[in-house]
Amino acid sequence: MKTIFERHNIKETPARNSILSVLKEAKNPLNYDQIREKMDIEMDKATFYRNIAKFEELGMVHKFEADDRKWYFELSTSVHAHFICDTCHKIICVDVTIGDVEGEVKSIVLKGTCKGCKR
Amino acid sequence: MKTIFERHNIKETPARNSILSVLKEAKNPLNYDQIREKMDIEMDKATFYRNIAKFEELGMVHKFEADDRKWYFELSTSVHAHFICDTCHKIICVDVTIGDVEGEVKSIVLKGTCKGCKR
DNA sequence: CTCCTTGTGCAACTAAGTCGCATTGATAAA
DNA sequence: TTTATCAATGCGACTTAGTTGCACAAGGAG
Ligand SMILES: [Mn+2]
Ligand SMILES: [Mn+2]
Ligand SMILES: [Zn+2]
Ligand SMILES: [Zn+2]
Repeated sequence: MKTIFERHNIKETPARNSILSVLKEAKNPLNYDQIREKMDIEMDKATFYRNIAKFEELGMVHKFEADDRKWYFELSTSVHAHFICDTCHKIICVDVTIGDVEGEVKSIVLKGTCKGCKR
Repeated sequence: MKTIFERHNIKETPARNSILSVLKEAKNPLNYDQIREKMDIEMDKATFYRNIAKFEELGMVHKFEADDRKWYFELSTSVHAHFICDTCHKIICVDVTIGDVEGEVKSIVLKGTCKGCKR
């Protein structure tokens, strides 16, 4: 059984292990600060972003921008949507069915008011 | 027949007229630089952003962030989706039907590869 | 051990958007 | 007409997520 690093032909390092284990635990996409808080080691932000960029390039991680000018990261899974609440700013993974679109959809972001903030 | 300014109780100014007329002509959402290029007058970017913020607050304009760390603006219309191509970076307004979601959806952004870039 | 590639830390940088403040412009009392 | 008031604008400084250049550290391959 190959490790995720062997499968993608990149070196296993403490920084990479730490980032990936946070993403593995995560229930929703997280931004840099949120990931940093959860990591068991410290690393420079340049290291973080360079590793995340590599993960993305290898298809291991998917990222998108919310309306707060921050990148949100999650492990790549099947295409699903993210609902971002304008009020509480929570980001929730949701399953939606989407009608036909001209092109191949890889990411879906919905914005609005979540159920909790609505009432 | 009230003007759009009278309807929203704000003053009509050259800056506001210029921004709105560009948005009226636009077929797709535009960012600050794209709007500036099309405007018939020049204005400071602070003026632009303050006016756009006012328009948004009044519900006249809708904005969202693409994956390029820029805001895209369009006149408010019925809720519809925007498809952003990863390759050519074009932004296209599209009609999609979306399955049920927990909350009130106000904006939909799809990302992927457009038909033109796919082949 | 030496060579070479890859990963990391640090500090400087980038750039879209924001903010404080002085000035201008318009409208409304006085 | 003058004066007070408030909104709109320009300008420059600022903010901040993310990027980049560079020197140094790790770690294999030979
Ligand atoms: Mn998700
Ligand atoms: Mn549109
Ligand atoms: Zn909410
Ligand atoms: Zn395209």
